[in-house]
Amino acid sequence: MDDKLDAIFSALADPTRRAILGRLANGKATVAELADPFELSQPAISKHLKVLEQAGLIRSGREATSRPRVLEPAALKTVADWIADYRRFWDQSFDRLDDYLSKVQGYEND
Amino acid sequence: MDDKLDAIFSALADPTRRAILGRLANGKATVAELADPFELSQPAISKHLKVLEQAGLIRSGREATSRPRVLEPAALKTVADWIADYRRFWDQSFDRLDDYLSKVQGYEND
DNA sequence: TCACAATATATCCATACGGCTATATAGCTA
DNA sequence: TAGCTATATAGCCGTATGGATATATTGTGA
Repeated sequence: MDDKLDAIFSALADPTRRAILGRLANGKATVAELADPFELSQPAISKHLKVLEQAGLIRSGREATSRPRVLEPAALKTVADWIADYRRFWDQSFDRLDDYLSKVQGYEND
Repeated sequence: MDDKLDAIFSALADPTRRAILGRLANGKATVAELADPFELSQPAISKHLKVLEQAGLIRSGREATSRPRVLEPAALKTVADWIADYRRFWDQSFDRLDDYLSKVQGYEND
């Protein structure tokens, strides 16, 4: 799990890779589409995609000759879960919210 | 802001540094205290602390001869805010929650 | 099946990173 | 002020990272 976080955080440490995730938030995209906004070579983008994929942040598909990428939200959730332990440090209303939600009928926690 | 995220995520990519943050979640600690759990040299720990501080994740104090560190939650909040944009991808109840909270009287958002 | 389009891999290069040891600095305390 | 304690900085080393160019691979369509 710690290894997973290592890979995820270090994948997220690069602005190009975060931008790629941002693009994928709008839906799947081919390598060419993902590369388009950047002044980087195609191999450089493929490298970034590999890093993202190995961190579990994206997945590759196959469609004719292209290999579209899609977001893999589980890895981001791993980060969110990790950071949740610190939420109390900045969000004063968090405890109140938590108390509140626990009383709400029909609210589904996961 | 992107630069900030670069520094924060890359600081968080190291398990030693995340463990240090974990320790600081229990309150301020001296360098020696922070170094204790690890089989690393003192300079190595100081280096990690510098990385964390430059990312804004911790702050240094001064107490007699020691320089205790404390957590600086704002940087973690920066991450939480960034990741919040992706929350809808894994948390099905998020939209409902959001709707719900917007209707709650007296609930204070920040 | 041949040529092209989309993408991946190999290799090389410069810089960054994480560890170490040795040494410097700063503040107490005797 | 001398020496101790706590910590920082310097310099070195091996490995990882992010970029480039050149080349390989794979599927499609003529």
